[in-house]
Amino acid sequence: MPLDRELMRGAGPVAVLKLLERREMYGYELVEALEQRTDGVLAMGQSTLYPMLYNLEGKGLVASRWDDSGPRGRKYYRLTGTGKRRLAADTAQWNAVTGAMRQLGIVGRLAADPARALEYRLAIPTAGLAPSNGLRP
Amino acid sequence: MPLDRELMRGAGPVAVLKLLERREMYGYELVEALEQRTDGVLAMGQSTLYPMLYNLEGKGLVASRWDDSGPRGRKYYRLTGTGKRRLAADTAQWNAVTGAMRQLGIVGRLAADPARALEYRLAIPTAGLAPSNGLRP
DNA sequence: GGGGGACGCTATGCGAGACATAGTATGCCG
DNA sequence: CGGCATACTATGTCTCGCATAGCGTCCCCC
Repeated sequence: MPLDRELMRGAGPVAVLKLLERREMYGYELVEALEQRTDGVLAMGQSTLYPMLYNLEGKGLVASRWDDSGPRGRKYYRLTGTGKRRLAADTAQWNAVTGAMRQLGIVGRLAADPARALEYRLAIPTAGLAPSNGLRP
Repeated sequence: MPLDRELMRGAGPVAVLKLLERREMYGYELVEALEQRTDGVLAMGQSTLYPMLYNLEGKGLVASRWDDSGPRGRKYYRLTGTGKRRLAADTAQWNAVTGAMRQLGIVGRLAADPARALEYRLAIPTAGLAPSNGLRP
């Protein structure tokens, strides 16, 4: 359920870094977690997530290792020290931007209400259309 | 005081549309209003704002008219009907994204506290550096 | 037993838009 | 009178989401 690409450019990477703050995760697991943990708002397909991970790794914000112990090989990603600092900075920026949007009257003082989140999610343009990038319908 | 370019991609246009929701404004006035109304968080220079306005007009979201009654000509912009609908949709998306970021623990339940906004603004990378695009120092 | 979807990943190119650089013009204040 | 503020236009660079295409194979169900 696609979020506007320009918003995803600002939100996607920091959301991924935040998920990796708690524990290392493999790619496909991140796809699932973004869907589950944000009620689909920040859902992204493999064609978005994997290049994003390569980019984050290229910048030294995450590091990866292969785990071939299961039936399928999995590439696990973890936050680096640089990544943790970047996450802190991005988190501050996101709070600043959210504050600014509130000042303008775009974002309200919204409680962390999943029902409300779903309400807004349904308002997203093209809601219900399944993109052809591997996202679940 | 530059906000990350990727965040501005998502925040800039909707902020401009929101400012035009109340009344028409001319370009330079929008530059000033973005600085004042968001404590500098969404401040942008003329080289960012004008192309953004041309893009919004190209999409039919705003319309412009010249006013030569003063000592300098001013190009006033107003929201179109299409622009109003787009603003409503973008506002919903921003609330959805903010809710998602809150679910992940990136954005907190922040009161509209200008002092807090300033605190976050100071946390923005490169705070204090004056860009060479006409933004005030 | 085999087919198809899920699982897990890689490669590459296109398009959108922030913003830097460069420019023009001139009003106005010290 | 000079410099900064005011007000705008033009163009090119850079970044990154994501589409398209692909490989490999596990596993479930008909």
